[in-house]
Amino acid sequence: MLDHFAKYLDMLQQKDFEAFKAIQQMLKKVELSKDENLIGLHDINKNIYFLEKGITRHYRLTDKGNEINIYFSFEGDVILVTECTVLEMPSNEIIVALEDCELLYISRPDLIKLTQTYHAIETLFREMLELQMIAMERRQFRLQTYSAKQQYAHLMEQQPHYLQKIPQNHLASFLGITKETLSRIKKKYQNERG
Amino acid sequence: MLDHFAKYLDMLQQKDFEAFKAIQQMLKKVELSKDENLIGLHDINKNIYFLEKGITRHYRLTDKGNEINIYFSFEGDVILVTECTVLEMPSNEIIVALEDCELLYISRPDLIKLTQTYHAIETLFREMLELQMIAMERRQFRLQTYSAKQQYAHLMEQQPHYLQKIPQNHLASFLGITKETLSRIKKKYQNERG
DNA sequence: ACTTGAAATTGACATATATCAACTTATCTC
DNA sequence: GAGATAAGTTGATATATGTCAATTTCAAGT
Repeated sequence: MLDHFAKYLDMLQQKDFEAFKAIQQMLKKVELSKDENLIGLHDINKNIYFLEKGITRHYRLTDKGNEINIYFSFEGDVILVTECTVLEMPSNEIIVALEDCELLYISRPDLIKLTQTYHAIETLFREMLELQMIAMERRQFRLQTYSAKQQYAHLMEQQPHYLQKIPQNHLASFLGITKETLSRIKKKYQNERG
Repeated sequence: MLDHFAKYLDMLQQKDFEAFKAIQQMLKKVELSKDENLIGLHDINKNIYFLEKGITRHYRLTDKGNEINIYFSFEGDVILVTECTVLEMPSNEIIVALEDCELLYISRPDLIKLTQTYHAIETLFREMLELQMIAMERRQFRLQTYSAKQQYAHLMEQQPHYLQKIPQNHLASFLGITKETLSRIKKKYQNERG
C-alpha cells in the first residue's frame, strides 16, 4: 500500500530515517468508491494527498454551470489544491474518483508542524512544490500555444495513458475543446496514420 | 532600492532578523536597459530575482520561430523560471526588459545553503512557491475556459496596469490571440461601454 | 440476454479567430 | 522636425472550433 508514497519519499528515507518515520505516523488513509468526491465544491480542505491507486478527476464549474476538467491524477501523483489548502479558502476545484481509489494524506498544518522539527521535511515539501510548478509551466505553454490537434498529438505521444483511461467527454474540456471537436480530431489523427 | 524586497521579506525580518540579514548579504544587484535580456535562449540561469523597478517580458519561441509571451513581471514581483533554475536545464523562456529595470537576485544554490542554516528561510522559500502556484492555477483556468473577450475583460477589471503599460502586440500572444483580434476586441469593448 | 442510460459519432450550420495585405498612427533617431 | 521604423487598425477571406440535433455504439445493472 505504501508503494508509491515510499518511492516518492525515497530520498527522505535514506537521508533522514527519523523524519520519514515521523511522516509515516502522521499519514492517514482514505478510500473512495468510483464517483465519490475527495473534495466537494466549497469544501475547505487542508490535506495533501498521495494517490496510491486509482484515477481522480479535478474540475471546476463555469459561470454557466458547465464542468471544466482541469486535471487528472494517476497512481503515484501528489494531489494538492494550493489555493484551497494554503489560503484555506473554500475550494473552487472539485475532485472526484474516476475509479475506486486509495489515498494517503497528511494535513498541511500537521506537515508544517513536522517541518519545524525536521529540516529534511521542509526541503522535501519545497522540492515537491518545485516539481509541481515545472509541470504547470509546461502545461500552461501548451494551453497557450497548441491548437486542439497539437494538444491531442502531445497526449498521444507523451501521455497515452490519458487517452486509454479517461473518457473522451472528460478529456475534451481538459484540452479546452468540446467533445464533438475531440471526436473529429481523433478520427482525423487516426486517418493520417493509416 | 530595497523597498519591494524588504516588503516581501517583511515577515522574515520580524521573525528572524539574523536570517534576514544573511539573505541581504547574499543579494546581488543587476540593472537592465530597455530591450536587454535578463535570461537569453538556452541560458542556464539559477537565479531567483526580485524586480525592484521596471517591467520584464517573458516569452518562448514556437516551432515556427514566433514569439509567445507567457508572462510579464512588474515591480515587486518574484521572477523564477522553475524549469531552468531547479532542473538546471537550458532555458526555453527568454526574459527581456520592457523598460529599464533594477533587480536583486540570489542564486538558488546560495539560497539553499542559507536554508540549511536558517529554517525561517526554507519556510519563506516554500511559501513563495506556494503563492506562485496559486497564481498559476488561477491563470491556467482562465486560459482553459475564457474566450479572448473574457480574458480582455478580466485584464481590464483585475489588472488594468497590463493594458496601460504593455504594448498590444505583446499582450495579444499573452492572451493566446493575434494582435489583430485583440485590436478588434478592444474596439468592441470600448463601444459596448460607450 | 434485455433494457436503460451514458458516451461517442456525425451532419448542418453558426461563430470566433487566424491570416494576409493595405493602410494609418505613433515613436524613435539623427 | 523629417524620415525611418515599429505599433496599431481595418477589410476581405479562410479556417478552426462551437452549437444543436439526430443517431449509433457502448456499458452497467437486472
